[in-house]
Amino acid sequence: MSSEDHPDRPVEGSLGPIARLRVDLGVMHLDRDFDYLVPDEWLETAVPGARVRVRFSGRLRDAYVIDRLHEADVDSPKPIERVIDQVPPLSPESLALIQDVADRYVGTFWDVARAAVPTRHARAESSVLRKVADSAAAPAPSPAHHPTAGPAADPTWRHYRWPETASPARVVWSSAPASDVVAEIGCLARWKRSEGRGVIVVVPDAADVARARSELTRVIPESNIAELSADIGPERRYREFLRVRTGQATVVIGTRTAVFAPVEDLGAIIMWDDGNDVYRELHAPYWDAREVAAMRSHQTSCDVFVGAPARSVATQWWCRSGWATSVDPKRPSWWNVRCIDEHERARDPAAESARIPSAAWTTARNGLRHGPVLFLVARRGYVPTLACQDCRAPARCHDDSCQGALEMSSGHTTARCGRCGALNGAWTCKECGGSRLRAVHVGAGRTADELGRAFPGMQIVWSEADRIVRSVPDTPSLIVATPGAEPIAEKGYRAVIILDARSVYPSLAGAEQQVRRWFEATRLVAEGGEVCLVASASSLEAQALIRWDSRWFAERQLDQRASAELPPVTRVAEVTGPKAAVQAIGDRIRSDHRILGPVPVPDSHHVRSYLVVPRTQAAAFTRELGSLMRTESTKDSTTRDIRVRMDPRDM
DNA sequence: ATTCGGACGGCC
DNA sequence: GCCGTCCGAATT
Repeated sequence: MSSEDHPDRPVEGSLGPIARLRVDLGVMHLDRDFDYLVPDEWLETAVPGARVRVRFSGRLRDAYVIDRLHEADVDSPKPIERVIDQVPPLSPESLALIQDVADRYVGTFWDVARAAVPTRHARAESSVLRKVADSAAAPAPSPAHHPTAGPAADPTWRHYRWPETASPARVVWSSAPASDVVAEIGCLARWKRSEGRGVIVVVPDAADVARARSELTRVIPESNIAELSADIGPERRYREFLRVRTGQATVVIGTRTAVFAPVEDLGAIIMWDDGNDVYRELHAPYWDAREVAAMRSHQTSCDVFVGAPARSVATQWWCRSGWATSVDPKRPSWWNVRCIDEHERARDPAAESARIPSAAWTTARNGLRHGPVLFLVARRGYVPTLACQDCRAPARCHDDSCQGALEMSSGHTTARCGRCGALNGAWTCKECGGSRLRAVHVGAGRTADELGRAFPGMQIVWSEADRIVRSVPDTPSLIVATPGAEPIAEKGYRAVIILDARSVYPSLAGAEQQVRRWFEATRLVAEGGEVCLVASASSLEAQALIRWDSRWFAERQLDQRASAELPPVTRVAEVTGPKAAVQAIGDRIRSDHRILGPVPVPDSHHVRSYLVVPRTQAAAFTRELGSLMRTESTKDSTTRDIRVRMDPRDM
């Protein structure tokens, strides 16, 4: 922003002696500006974005400087105690983005800022400042930028149809089978860097960060790359953050919170696998990194590229509303999905197990002649769910104070409680007195056992949540994995077999999630590899996979959401709290909305309602909800103990 | 008369 | 959130 010539400013370019602050007070109704006096000592450093210590109602608190003014809105403002950092953690752009996100998700500035700025680390700060000083003394020649042709012309994207894109580019792509996603990300990042712009790459987890990082280092070697993820430790994390903030790093690779990275001259945000739930922040106000990326693009006109194994309903909405452009994969000629439905399984004489039909064994055997074969199973563990053989009631722990669900571990013949770990040797059913157990679900572990018995001597890999195997070599082996835990096969899987396809997720996003998992696993197939789905070919989900057309599926889902007036076509506020308070919120909102619920929340005295708002009213609604939450209403207890989540992914 | 406690509301 | 104040009820 350029300095404007205001006649009332005494000295050109000077900042007034008043700092307008947001103080970290942890309560919604105090999330507003407070003016403090800046003592002469801090006039140069207490700039907007700086973090300061102030006395607030007698106690020392942290605060961010939002603005500097010449006049305070109170008579005698208290002075700031001191400025905390050498480098103001927030850029003017961050300040605006954080405020937008806080408003959009009905939260406080500080709750969002806490996620956007890693924990301060003094040693990290001095180390970065030393480097800044060194490079100022001997400035490195800034690399000459030769803009490369866009991705549309790059062979990396030969398996896609790239339409014309506007500027800024808002693009969503769904991956082609056997495509090299890391190369695709690298291509986009290199293109933006070739224009001299900053880039943020956001991926779901640390393993993805490591993979993408080495690719970025390879394809754009002249750039300084910063890594922003929780598991690099506090010191390194803050150092990387400050490298970005001081302009030392121009490319950021990281997880969820990296979407806030204060990159200078940001040209693009690239996000992979937006349908992954890890993009939803766990703490209030539960912002969604995909939406933050869109907001940031709105604010600064940077490009947004969102890729996924399967098109999400949310990004398809972006396309349908005209905000984003869809980049679609071409279905390769070798793509072929074999579906084995119920009836075929029932009269399958060669079936070695009810769950794995003979056609699936054949697919596996063929694949194993050339390399690794992946089995996708829905559940982890060995036998994660047990029930009474006689009455089918779920098997519960014999300890009455526990009542946890029983499971069977690998190599054991005795059921164990999944909650307290107690062995349930002589189990009896509390419903009918029966003593025999039956397996309700078969987990990845037992599937691995079964496959091991069927293929003696074959290497078996078992990968699930707590024991993820990152990658497997290009040798014949059987890999059993749960969704999200699939190892990357060096040259792709020769066959991918999806079991347990009937397991239904009874939430709004259940079907979408199912398709995402199928595409995520089968994407890892090698060119020419076989895919086998143990399910009827007639469902929309199966049709999407057969045609490798997740966009089509997302369109159908979007039609349903539109006719049911559900998100993302509408906006929703999930309101949880004491019944009277939740009801009062619904009653007091004047913007056009309808209420689903309230329904009681299990194991609490609270209820939950969903307030559904037409898109056109969303801004007014959110503002209204925000001011309701902000008004101190201890008198009628309207907003006490109320929690608001905007646009939850799981309704 | 004195002490205790819960409800407000201000905090710059 | 925290603290100071105000008012009413309970305690001496």
